[in-house]
Amino acid sequence: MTFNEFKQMAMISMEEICRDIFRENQKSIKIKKEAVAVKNLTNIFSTTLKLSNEKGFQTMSLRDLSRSSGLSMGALYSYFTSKEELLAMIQEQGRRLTRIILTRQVGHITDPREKLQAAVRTHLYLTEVMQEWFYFSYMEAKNIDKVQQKKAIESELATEQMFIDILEEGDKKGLFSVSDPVLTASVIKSMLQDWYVKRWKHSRRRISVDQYADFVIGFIESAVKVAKA
Amino acid sequence: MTFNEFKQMAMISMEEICRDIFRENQKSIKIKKEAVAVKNLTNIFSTTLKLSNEKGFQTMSLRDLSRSSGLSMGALYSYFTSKEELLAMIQEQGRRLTRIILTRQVGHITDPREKLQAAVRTHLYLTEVMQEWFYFSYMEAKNIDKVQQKKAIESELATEQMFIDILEEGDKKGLFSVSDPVLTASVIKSMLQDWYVKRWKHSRRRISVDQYADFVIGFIESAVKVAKA
DNA sequence: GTCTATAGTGCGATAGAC
DNA sequence: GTCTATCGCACTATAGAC
Repeated sequence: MTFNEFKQMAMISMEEICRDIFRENQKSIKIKKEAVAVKNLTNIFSTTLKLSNEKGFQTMSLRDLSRSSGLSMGALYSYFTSKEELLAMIQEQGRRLTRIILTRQVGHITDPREKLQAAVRTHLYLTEVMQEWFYFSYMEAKNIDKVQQKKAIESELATEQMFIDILEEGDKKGLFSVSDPVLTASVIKSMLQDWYVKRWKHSRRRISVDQYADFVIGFIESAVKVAKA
Repeated sequence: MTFNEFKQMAMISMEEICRDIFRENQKSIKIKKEAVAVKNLTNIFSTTLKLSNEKGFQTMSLRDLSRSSGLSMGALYSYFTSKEELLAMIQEQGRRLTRIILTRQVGHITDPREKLQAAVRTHLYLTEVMQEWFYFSYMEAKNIDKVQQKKAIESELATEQMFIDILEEGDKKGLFSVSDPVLTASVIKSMLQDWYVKRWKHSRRRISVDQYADFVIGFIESAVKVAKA
């Protein structure tokens, strides 16, 4: 799957997820017509991500959000009961997209070498498409309540566990040589995070997501001593 | 140099740097007696770092800082002219310590293999000792003004350039095999950053800074194909 | 369903007593 | 050199008109 194909697929999933948010938060959302609600929610989320990525969620006031989204303060409060709840809604749906897409794209692969490559590339594609959400989620992690924080940690460790499993499977089959799968998975994850956290750096250097993916895959394979095909 | 020796040295440098801040910011600082000023500045900085690491600099109010540091609001404003200036002062001095210590510990080494190892270990030791500052600096980078932001970027790229130089030198001498020194340096840096950004993860797994350093050095050396001694 | 107007709170910053 | 008291402002959140 090329990056452009991936992008289309992720966009469709994103729309579905916005609809899910609406349905699951109907107790907080005063608007009853789904078409109106989903349209405005999408607007609110993307504007929040844009503003928060510029100056942080705490620094962004709801007046800023009102001005940029074109919705009044009163209208905004028809979609959430507090600023904190808005943050939680956005975080939750991003986590959900991560889990769905990683499972769909990687879950069925059995060969550890292919699976490692697919996991790295899919993760990078995902964070490229959802760049704003991932950066937001990364930077605002400590501003959420304990319950949400626990979910964020679980989500992070679940992704890391996927890499641990792949590495252990490959080691067992004699395809990789991995002395410490936990630390190896951990540094792999740090390389993947760097793609969206330090995006200014990569974009200044004109590195595409596929270039970065190829490099990271090569780097990891050298380190875990995969024989080149 | 062991971690404990390093720690002592860094602590001494940190005291000197607090004195430097006082001397260079005497226009903003109303207090004239150096002993009093340095003592209170140290208190203000460490309390700010502690609170900001918990909930972010923007979220921390100066009333929080006043309560935790034991200094009144009025007293705080004897040491800086605005909350923003407090942020800038802390950032500046951390950058300075990074530059001084990396140069002192790594600059004189000529063998690329030794130099790579020393650079990785020194960087990890430094971020371990100054964990709160590095996390603060990393998370608050987008909340500072354009001038400070430019300095932060320059500082980051300077550290990365050090790794690029080491890798190119090693490649030239036939000690490493590095196809893309820029991206290689970039992923090395991401692994180093992970140590202080995801500290909760490493500390939960009971990984010491030396264990992490040994692992990262081994991982990089495998990837750039250094023959084991 | 969306708006404007405003209540109520807590902020950064300062003046002036000690 | 440090404190308390307070100013003016911008914020989150809500009530009620349309």
